[in-house]
Amino acid sequence: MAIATDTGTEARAPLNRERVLRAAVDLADREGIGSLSMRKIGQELGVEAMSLYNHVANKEEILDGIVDLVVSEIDPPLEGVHWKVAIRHRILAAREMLVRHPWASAVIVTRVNITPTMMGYMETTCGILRGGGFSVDLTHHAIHVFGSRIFGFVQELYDDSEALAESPEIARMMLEQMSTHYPYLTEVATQISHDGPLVGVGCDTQFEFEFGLDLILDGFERMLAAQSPA
Amino acid sequence: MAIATDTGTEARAPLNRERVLRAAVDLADREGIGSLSMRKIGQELGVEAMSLYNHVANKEEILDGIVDLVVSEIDPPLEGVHWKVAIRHRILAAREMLVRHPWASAVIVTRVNITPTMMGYMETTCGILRGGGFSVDLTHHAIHVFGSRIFGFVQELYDDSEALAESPEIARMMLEQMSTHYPYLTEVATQISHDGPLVGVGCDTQFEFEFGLDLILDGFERMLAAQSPA
DNA sequence: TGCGCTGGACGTACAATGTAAGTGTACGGC
DNA sequence: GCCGTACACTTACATTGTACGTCCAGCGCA
Repeated sequence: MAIATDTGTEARAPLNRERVLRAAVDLADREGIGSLSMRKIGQELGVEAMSLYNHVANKEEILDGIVDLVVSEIDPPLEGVHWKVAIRHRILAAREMLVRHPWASAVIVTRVNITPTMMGYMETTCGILRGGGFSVDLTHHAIHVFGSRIFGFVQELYDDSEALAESPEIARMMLEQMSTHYPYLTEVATQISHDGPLVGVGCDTQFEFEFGLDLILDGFERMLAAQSPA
Repeated sequence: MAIATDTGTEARAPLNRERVLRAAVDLADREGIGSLSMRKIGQELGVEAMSLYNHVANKEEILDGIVDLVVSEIDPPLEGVHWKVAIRHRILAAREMLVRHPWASAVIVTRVNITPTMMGYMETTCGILRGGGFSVDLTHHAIHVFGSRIFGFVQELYDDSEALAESPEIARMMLEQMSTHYPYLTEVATQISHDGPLVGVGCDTQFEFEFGLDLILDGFERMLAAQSPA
């Protein structure tokens, strides 16, 4: 049976992480995230399920990867316009991506590690706000409100507070690295603590929730007053 | 082997839908929604997995059921207070439930059929707004904004437009039944269409999204102006 | 040319999942 | 006593992620 099996026929394109992730996105788009299995992805690529493990560690990494892929599809920000225009454009662009990939929200909310591309998205969003005159605090609140409007939540940047507390020198290195790649994000992340710059301290999610809620309620109150001027 | 197996020992409490759902909620609270399996629920009740199927149709029905259970835990609305106070209380109460049951949001967003209790929650929320002077349209927009703030989305009330279109007499009956149980909700659901009362027509989710977005952006703009009066 | 190492595809196997289908039994009404 | 109904149990199957071992092509090097 092994006579000149494939020689002469076009050799299939070599597998790699990129192709695996693209196949996964295509499959999720076509058949829904529920039927995204290793075997199906393999089938999509003409390969056995186990071959995928030479390029990704496990299924979680595939989910991380496809989130990263689709987030990178979001249109780049507008330059040199008023912050309100830029933010509106940016959020609607994110929404377009989510409509294009209906499974994405569900996967995003299950991620525990925030992906680099998502960090980039948040970074430029922070940049727009700071450039528009937002204080660091207000930028932080805004990120929460926008994030929960778009994705239904805001991921904690760092959940490993105790790990960082155990090795402060590593924490310091990470902080420096982060501040060169994501200066605005770092600024926001380190100033959210009311008593000094800290990393990994987490923020008061209850406060952020109520902040957004009151913003909305005030908005409706004003609309109501405008509509029926007693 | 079958000699007086259980006679004499206390007979275990009879299984029923209620007990199954409660066990499922307890398990999800303790071990997370990921490890909520039919076998584990059975184990929790001292029963085999397949026995559960005498009381629930399948796992989806269990998920529907536990959502219904936890939504019914939400504190009842405040009576006789300003709409803003009532709505604030109501939304924070919903959030408390979601914090108590961290798995709930994830399950809620996957439900396709809205449960009766959730309908009830929305109904009283509509009632508060209408009583506070909100127009039907504004109530509709508000439901979307609040819904997406709390649960991360708003479920379509009816997704079976074509089924209803095929049998208008059934649609009429359902509409009547609904309007007796959920008058405010019916009012909102039937008036959202710009050309006459229709059921199952769905609403313009893009418009609703932008409505909420602009509400938020306007809020921040005002805050910014207040903070730095140029 | 021959040899061995290594990357990567494959095959097998296992545990966990939801659930279809069939079996057994206790009990209440005749 | 008999029988139907309700309900728990048993077995079985397809599907999932993935651990582990095999096998082969291609490459560096003698």
